[in-house]
Amino acid sequence: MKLQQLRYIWEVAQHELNVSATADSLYTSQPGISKQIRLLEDELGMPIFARNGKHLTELTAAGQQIVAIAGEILGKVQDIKHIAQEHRDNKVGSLSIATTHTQARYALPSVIKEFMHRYPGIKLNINQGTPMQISEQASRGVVDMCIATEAMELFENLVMLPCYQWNRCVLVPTGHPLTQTESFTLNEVAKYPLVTYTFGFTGRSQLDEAFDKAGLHPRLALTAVDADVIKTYVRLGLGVGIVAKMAYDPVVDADLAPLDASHLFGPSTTKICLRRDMFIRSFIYEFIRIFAPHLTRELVDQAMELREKRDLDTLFKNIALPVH
Amino acid sequence: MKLQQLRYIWEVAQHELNVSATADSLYTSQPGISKQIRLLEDELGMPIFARNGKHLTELTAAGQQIVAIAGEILGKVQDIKHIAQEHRDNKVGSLSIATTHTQARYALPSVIKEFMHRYPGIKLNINQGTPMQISEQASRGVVDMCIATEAMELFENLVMLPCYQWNRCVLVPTGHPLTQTESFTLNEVAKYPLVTYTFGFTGRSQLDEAFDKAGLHPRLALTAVDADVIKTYVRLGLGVGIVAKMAYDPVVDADLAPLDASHLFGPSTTKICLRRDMFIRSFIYEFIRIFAPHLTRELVDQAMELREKRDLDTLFKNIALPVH
DNA sequence: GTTCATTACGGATTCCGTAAGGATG
DNA sequence: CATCCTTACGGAATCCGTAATGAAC
Repeated sequence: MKLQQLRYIWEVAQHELNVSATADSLYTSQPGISKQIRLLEDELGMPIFARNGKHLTELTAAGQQIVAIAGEILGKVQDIKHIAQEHRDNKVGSLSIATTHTQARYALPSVIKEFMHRYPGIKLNINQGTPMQISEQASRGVVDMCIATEAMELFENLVMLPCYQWNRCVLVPTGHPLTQTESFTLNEVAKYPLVTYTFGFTGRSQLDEAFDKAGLHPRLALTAVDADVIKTYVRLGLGVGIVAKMAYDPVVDADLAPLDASHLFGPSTTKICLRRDMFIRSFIYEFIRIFAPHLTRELVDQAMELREKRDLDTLFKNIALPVH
Repeated sequence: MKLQQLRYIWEVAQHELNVSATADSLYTSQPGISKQIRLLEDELGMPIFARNGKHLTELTAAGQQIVAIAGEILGKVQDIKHIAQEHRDNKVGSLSIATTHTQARYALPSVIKEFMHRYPGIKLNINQGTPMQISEQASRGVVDMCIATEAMELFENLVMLPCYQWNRCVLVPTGHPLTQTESFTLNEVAKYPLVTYTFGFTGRSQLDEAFDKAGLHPRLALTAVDADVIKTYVRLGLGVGIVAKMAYDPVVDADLAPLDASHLFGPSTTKICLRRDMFIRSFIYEFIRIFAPHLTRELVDQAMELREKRDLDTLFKNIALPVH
């Protein structure tokens, strides 16, 4: 058994069992991968992939377990390389972050700027995607961490570190009736068609929950994955927008009125997720610290030790999160 | 990086950094190992071993972490092989057990007999050693499991499965004064020199605890690692013996009187320990089941998921253990 | 002087690319 | 017919053993 063979079966499994595509992505030849996979199967004395003629159709039952373990092994190989790199020079390396539009656009820029200034030797890499996509990337080890509000709890091998809480604002054109009332209610908001996040994005679940609990079923005029699109359609008068507060920019969005909606919807918590058991390089601790000052190295280490969601909740229960 | 290189650094670390001895144990050449280690260090760009001239003196700080991870990787490689073997034929394979004299001599024979009968295709391997040694072997993955009463809690990566409880008896030559009293006390026992287990063996800690709690400091005439030696010296009149009940054989030991001592010392619990995260082949579940019928596959799986000692205690709290 | 790791070197094996072959949809 | 995996084959790199070298205790 060789590490490359494990890498090949893992990569093929990640490429929908398409060996040719895998070969392209690894910049190697397709027969080379085929051969190594066959050799591994011969050594193990059983097929990892089920074949229909010459096409790989699916993973065998045992193959699924084997590929999963191969993934863990490859992760640990990365850990070894990271440990070595850290030891050689803890200011050189790379950091891959997967995150959502909202974080990338509004929360991360200042953090990235500060980080790049402090660690000019670290190659930064930011992947944008849906909460599901980025969680999966973090879970699979494609990236070092993901930052988001939703979907990460679905992946058991991710440790969630709460970073900050944020609230929403209702966004309307200036002069809109809602701007007249001192303090509006959920009922009043629900009278208008809404323009807000797509299901599964940027704390949308909190929103649905609030309306459901109030027995309201507002009309959704449009849902989008990012606040910029939402603002555009609010300007067109399609409806009232509900976005994260931080998405409102007083300068650019001067033609819109942000009405605080903290009293209508529960706060959402943005979290950094790391793969459990990953080796955390010093600059990653630093990045986390810049993004969320309360997440000290010690606290992160403690959180990484915990397996259960409830233990994590206990750990962070008494730690005040910044509110944005 | 290659699996062999990881195997080599791990094995060298297990052989007190002696490359020659490692080469012998792996049936390969010493320069081959040296070379591969050097290549790995070159690739990582840092030394794993600290050298004094040409002697390996110790692991570097990063080297310790790397060797630890290498061990985990090698364990997972084994898991893959076991999964494949299980899939090919779940009645063929090997089972290595490390255990103490007491278990090997008195508790295991009937279990082994039954197991061999049911699984003639499994190569059995039993290592005898001190509780410390066998726990370490299980922890390092040298054996599949260890069975003992003491020391395993020191290894964080072992999951302890309680198998049965046992009590002690006081062993005296027939006609000894202690045989006259209906129900003797700890005080009376402590008047005689004791012949019992060496510290760290076969529930010796329970024994010390009971005497300590009673403020007694009996004289230890002799301590031994196994009951056979203890019996021999009891026969010589060196003192009264305290051994596990199951070590008394009515036929062979007819010249000795076993006095039940359950009321003097708390019961001890014998446990099977498995490395956390190891792949458990079906015949291992079966072996466990034969040894401890209450340990169903489901229960073992549940226990393997738990990280904390307290969670394990909770899991087994309501399960009645056989008492021997 | 013995033990032990490194260097040197040669033969066998393995790896990986290109090219050709055959199955699937 | 386009896609995709397997087989065939040859050159390059790697692995691993023996023998020689040199440092440490």
